[in-house]
Amino acid sequence: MPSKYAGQSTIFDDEEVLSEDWTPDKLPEREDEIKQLESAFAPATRGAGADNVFLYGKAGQGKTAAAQVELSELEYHAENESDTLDLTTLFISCEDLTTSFQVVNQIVYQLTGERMNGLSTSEAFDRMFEEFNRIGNTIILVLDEIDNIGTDDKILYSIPRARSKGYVDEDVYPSVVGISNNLKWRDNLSPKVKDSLYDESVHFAPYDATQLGEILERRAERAFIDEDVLGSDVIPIASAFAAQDKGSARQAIGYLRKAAKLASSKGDDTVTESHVREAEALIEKERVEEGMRGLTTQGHLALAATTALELSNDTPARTKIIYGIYKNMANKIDGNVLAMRRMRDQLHDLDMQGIMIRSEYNDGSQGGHYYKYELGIETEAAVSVLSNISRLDEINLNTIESSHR
DNA sequence: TCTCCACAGGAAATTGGGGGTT
DNA sequence: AACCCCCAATTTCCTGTGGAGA
Repeated sequence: MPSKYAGQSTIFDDEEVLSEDWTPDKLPEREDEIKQLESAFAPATRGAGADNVFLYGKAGQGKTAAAQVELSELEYHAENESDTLDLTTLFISCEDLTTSFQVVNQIVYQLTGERMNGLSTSEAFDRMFEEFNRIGNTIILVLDEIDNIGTDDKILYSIPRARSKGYVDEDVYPSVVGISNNLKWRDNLSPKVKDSLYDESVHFAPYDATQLGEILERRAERAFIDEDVLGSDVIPIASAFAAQDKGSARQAIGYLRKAAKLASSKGDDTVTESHVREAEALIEKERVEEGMRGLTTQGHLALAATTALELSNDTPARTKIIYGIYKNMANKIDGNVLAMRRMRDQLHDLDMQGIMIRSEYNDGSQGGHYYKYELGIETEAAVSVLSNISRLDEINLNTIESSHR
């Protein structure tokens, strides 16, 4: 008998196509945005510097992919079709970089393979511009997730102004492509950065369900053995779910991948609508559980107090009741005891995250107006998350002790 | 319609930690 | 080390709220 690993998957042809870091080579849904990028890069082909561009929009809207597509287009042009364009492109992911210095360091590292140490910020900048001079000509720097550097935006005005300030030689044309999914951050930039970075700014609006559907179709063609694997409703439902939520391609693809995996693990030959629904529920559950793990200690305590009440069937419970139990628990683990006002916010936050459910009550002149809370997730899920948090070891969720002190 | 309950939640004041400066 | 400054979290203070019951 052949082992269960022997057979080919009856569903996937190339699962990789649905993974997070797969980059498509064309983005028909972003034609307009790519055109704008093209016109920003156009001056470079005429021997001037490329314009500085700022790409913004929510996560999963193809900002990074669009930049990569257009940049490789330009690289191809530089190598094969143009003898005036001498181009160097650098792609920097600022995901773990929180200061301008770290970004500069990363740039120099990518150019030379050397980490700088013991340098002041301004020396590091000098070092970077030296490298620019060495390379010469057109240099396009893509700074992905640039909002990570927060308010330390030196790099964002130094590079666009490098030529006019004389940091680099006459024949060096550095420019920046900034990518951010934090719209607030963009508005808080200092005016001088806005001036230089706003040569061109390209907004990536969330995809609608139709666009998401097209994206999924294209991926599905490659990812699955043949089109019969997918039920006719699968892609419409997956894209509708994603469109209603974040409108992100990442999310839509996530649903599709999860649904296909579910089908695969059940030994089904086709992916159906119900697989997608199940996938959506599972992903949501994982998201909420992840959210529970990531709470602060105070959030965990608020959750623990409510969970204890849930276990003794005392939910939904009033804020005041939960607060009493919370105080007791906080004392037990030697933690801070927050004021009730703050606890209300904590509980409200948990409600917003879907971890709890809040309902409004009003008993008029008897009891007045108040809220009650209960768990919005399965009790076991909360118990299992909480019992894996070492800070909470001293707490027994099965005893209800209220403190009035 | 008026009153009144008991908490909700806004606003202002306070605290306390992290970073930079001398 | 001593100091200040900035920021966010939290506390303190207080007004707002909707409906049951008179």
